[in-house]
This record gives sequence, C-alpha cells and structure tokens, in this order.
Amino acid sequence: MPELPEVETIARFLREGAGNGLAGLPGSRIESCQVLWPRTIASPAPDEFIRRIAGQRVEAVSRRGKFLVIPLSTDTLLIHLRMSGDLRVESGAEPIRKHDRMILNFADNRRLAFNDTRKFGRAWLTADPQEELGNLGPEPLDPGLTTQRFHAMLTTHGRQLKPLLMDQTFLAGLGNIYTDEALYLARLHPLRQAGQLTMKEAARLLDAIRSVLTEGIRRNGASIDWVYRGGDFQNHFKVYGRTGEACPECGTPIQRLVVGQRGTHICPKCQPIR
DNA sequence: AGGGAAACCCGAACGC
DNA sequence: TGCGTTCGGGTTTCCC
Repeated sequence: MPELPEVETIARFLREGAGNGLAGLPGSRIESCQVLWPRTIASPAPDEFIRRIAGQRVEAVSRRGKFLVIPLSTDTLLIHLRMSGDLRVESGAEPIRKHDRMILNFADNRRLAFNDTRKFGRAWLTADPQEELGNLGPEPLDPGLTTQRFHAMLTTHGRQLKPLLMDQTFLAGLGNIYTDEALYLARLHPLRQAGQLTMKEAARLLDAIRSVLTEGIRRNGASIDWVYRGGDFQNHFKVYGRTGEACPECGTPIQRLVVGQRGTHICPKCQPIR
C-alpha cells in the first residue's frame, strides 16, 4: 500500500497483518469527528477541523517521515503519534478508552480512535500537506539516497552528528533510539562533527541507519516503557537503555551521556571520539 | 548557524 | 505504605 519505504514504528500501522486495520480505511466516508482533547488538533481550530472533515472520504493511507498521511476527498489528514500515540480501527460499538483524544466515526459504523496517553500527538487537516511535509529531509530507505549524496549532506553541516541525524529536516524518520543504535552499529561517536566524516564513514553510517530501521520494521517497532503495543525491537537494542551493561562486541560497559539534551548510549571503546 | 534550555505531558521508578 | 521528585520520549520556541 504505501509507496514509500516504511520507517520505524509508523511501519506497524501500515503493514498488512499488523492487525490494526488502517489498510482497510480507504473508501470509507467520515460521518463525524469527536475531539476529546482539543490540543490534539494542531490545525485548523478544532471546531473547523470537525466541520471540515465530516463527509470526506478516505482515499489512501501512507507515510512520510514520522507523519501518517491520509488523503481525503478534498483535504489531507496528517497524524503524528509523537511519543505515546496509538491508533485503533474498530467498531463504533466498542467503548471509548481512557486517553482517547480524537475519534473519526465512519459511515460504515467503524471508528478510528487516536489514543495518546501523554498528549503529545497531533493531527492536521490541510488542503496543502506540503506545508507540514515540505521541510522534511530525504527518506533514509529511499534508494535514491546514495552514499555520495549522504556524504555531501553531512559535509555541509558543522554540527554534532547525533542532533543532525535526529533533525527531521536533515533526514526524515530517525528518533533517539534508532539514532543511538545506528551510531553504535556504524562505530561513530555521537559528538563527531558531521562535516568531518569520510566517505567511508558516511557509507557505514547510511548502511547502519538502514539496517537498524529495517530490523525495527521487521520487529514491528519498539515498545518503550509501557507505551506501545506489538513490536519487540526493544528486546534487541545493543546500546539504548543498557547503561553499564557489557558492549555486545567488546564487553566494555555501555556509557550514558547527554547530547543535545537527549539521553545517549555508546560503547566508549567501539565509538571513539577521534 | 548552532547549541542550550524550557515547555508541552504522563506514569513509572526512585528516594525517603 | 505513602508521598514527593525525577525522568524521558519528539518537537517547537526562545535565547545566547
């Protein structure tokens, strides 16, 4: 269904057999919308969102970066799950659940529920999705992103490697966990200056990013804390959340540092700063 | 331009 | 046992 390759936990929502039924939405007509936590609606204002989305039909379900992209008859619905967001497609007869923030009721009596414990998730209804998506960097799994191009992107920035990789306008889709795992796989220190990576290191990094994302997708994403259902990638992290445990490669205790205000996990021996 | 801090949130985990 | 505090995930915004 999705044209683009899939990235991390979003992939779970788009895959056949993932069990949440998003793939079955195209063709359904939205009859009404309930907003239970107004701040979930990023734009337009909740009352206009509710008025405008009613009557529109779902044309497709896809993804760009960490956004779910749902083209409707006239507008496009964008959903970002942020930290704790989750989606359910179910019968309208099911009970509303704790932490449900926004509900779409379909004419066929199904419902799409946007559940989000921590209230960070957002939804947009827009005639021009490029307003939100236009600034995103390339897709890491896009074959068109060559080593040469990636290296060229890196060298135009004098920035710490990890914050750059997590910058969605640089590359779309990497979060804290996958970045730590990818840097470990590539044996690169998160504080390295992006601009000084060699072509060889850039190649290693791109390979590592793709391999980490692919494994995350294969495992249906990572369930951090108690937040997500499904995926089991969290049981296969090499460094993330393993402070003090032995590096799988060399046995050195995994170190935790803070980079760009984010908890960062490295093997100090495998990922030397220079 | 890049980096740091704060804000938005909740519930788990921790300290006493 | 129970309470208060800390933490952290993604992103935006503001400030230096």
